[in-house]
Amino acid sequence: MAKQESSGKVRGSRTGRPIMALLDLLGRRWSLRILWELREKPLTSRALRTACDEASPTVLQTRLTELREAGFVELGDGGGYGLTPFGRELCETFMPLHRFAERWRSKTGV
Amino acid sequence: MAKQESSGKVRGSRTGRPIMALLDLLGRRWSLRILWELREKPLTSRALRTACDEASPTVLQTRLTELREAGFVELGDGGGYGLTPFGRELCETFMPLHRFAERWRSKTGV
DNA sequence: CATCCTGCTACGGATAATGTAGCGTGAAGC
DNA sequence: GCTTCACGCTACATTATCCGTAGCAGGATG
Repeated sequence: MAKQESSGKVRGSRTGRPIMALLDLLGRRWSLRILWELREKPLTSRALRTACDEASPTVLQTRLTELREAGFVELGDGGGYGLTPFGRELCETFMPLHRFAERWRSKTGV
Repeated sequence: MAKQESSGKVRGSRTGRPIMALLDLLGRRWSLRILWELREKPLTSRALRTACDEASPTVLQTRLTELREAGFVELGDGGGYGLTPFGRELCETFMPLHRFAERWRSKTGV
């Protein structure tokens, strides 16, 4: 797999519409979840994996690389992944989702 | 997989944490994009496909089914997919993302 | 009946995710 | 020194998912 295209341009980046690039990046498996799990405090790669229901390290590593290249996540010296200021800002944007999800379930019963 | 797991429970729904189910659903390819493209007005399936860079109808159909089951999207009588009130609310949540994406690109140059 | 558009599906090949195992490194414990 | 352990990260075969093309049935229009 070479290295799973981790450094491949985000789909949609060629369109010149950054929102498309962002939606594509976030619309990959575990991307949103990773940001969510890091929302409070940095986690080691293994702690993150545990938090993500033992997702396979292959994808997590790929996503982490992508998110690092995008400038949302960083690997702190001394180990442990954390959000960059930019990543934190992005995460704030998603916060209302939490309450929304609660109301969503109560209405749909998923 | 029978029919592409379209009606399969969302991953994470078993955890009892609706946010996980939501993050998983939205973290599937084209989910976010579909909601985004429908943000203004309803689109026919083909117009939607055009808007989504000619993504394959197979996935779009799968996502649309999932989003319909989730109660975010509906197929209006007379044709054309549109957001439900619930879906519109979800879309509002994502709106700040647009401006964020602009700032994001100007800083990272992706 | 011949188009044209609708929502939707089949099928084969390509790509990405999963699950398990293990690498090299560095910090402790003995 | 040597083991032990956790760290970030990778290999590899299997499975799930996506893509691309083609085409269906149904309805409207001419």
